[in-house]
Amino acid sequence: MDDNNWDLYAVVRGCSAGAAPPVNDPYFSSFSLSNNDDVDGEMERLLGFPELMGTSSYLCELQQLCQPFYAMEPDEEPLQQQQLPPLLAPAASLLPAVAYSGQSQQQSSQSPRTVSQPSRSKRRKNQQKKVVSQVPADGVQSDLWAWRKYGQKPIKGSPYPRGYYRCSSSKGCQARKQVERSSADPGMLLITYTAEHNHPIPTHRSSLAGSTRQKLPQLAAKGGDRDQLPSPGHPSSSSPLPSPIAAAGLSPKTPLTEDDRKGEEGEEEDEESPTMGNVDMLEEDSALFLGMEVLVQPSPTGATETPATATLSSGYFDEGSSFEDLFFRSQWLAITDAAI
DNA sequence: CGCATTTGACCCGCGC
DNA sequence: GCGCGGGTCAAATGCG
Repeated sequence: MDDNNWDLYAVVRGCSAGAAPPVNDPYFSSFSLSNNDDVDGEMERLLGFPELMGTSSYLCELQQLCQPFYAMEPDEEPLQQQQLPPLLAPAASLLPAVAYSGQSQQQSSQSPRTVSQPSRSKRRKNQQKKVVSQVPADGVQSDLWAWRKYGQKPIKGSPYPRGYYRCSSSKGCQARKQVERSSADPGMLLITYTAEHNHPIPTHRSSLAGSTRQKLPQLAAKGGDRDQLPSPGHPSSSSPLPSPIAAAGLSPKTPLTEDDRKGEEGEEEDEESPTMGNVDMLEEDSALFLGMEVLVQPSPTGATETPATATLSSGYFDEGSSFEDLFFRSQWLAITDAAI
């Protein structure tokens, strides 16, 4: 367990990169699901979450839940996923995610995109299933997966840009993630996961191949003069954009080392989230996991629509750490299982 | 040297 | 059929 802890711990911490979400954050006090027929199953699953947490049986469930997300065959029956919400999923970070269909894979990052060869998603946009989670901007965390940013675009109707990330843990992984700040509530970030990971969660950096490098936002990168760097709320950070950033800025990064984290804190988390002690990270994450708001959205177009409504009081999980422990453990089992 | 990020351009889906 | 908007690619650049 120690070993696992090590990895998980590292991961978790890395995940919390930006700053852990406030345990008592009001935003975290509920789970919301869109009422979509397709996801009824998931919904029920989630709805049953509380119960899950309360009983030892949830370990098993967690395990199951986790599985679908990794090592899942593209053509695998979606059903399985539906039955087992990928808790660990993208959000491994602890976002309770909702499962969605597995037909989301098209386009591999390698295929050169040519006109005749649609590397891009051929499938109708609105047919892609997505899992949308809403998290407080100041509580942004990343998940256990390694994400690499591959684009950012301003979204019509929203003052904030949307950042596009793809899983960098595995070359063939089609998992993608979109991060944007909610225009309705700038304090919230909308993270949309698309497609599933087809590999186990990376346990440590080595497997992530340099996945996320933390660069200081301020000057960072490229050309040197980025006009808009992510650093949302910090005026000091050069962020011409209103605060967008974050959206994109919040790059869900890969598990980082503490050092990395440091860098990240400065950079990503914007808004008011003072960095929290590492020590708190675990709890924070778990809290996040417990209280995150999840929206299932079958229809892409409307990206974030009204969710639904299954509310789960996070009250029970104040002691996130213990839950987390269990959670990760089961997660680990699932991982190994799938991987082996 | 390798990898991540940034960004403009390109492509495609969808609505009208 | 056209236009808009979203999503992805790929070159450039910087950092560890």
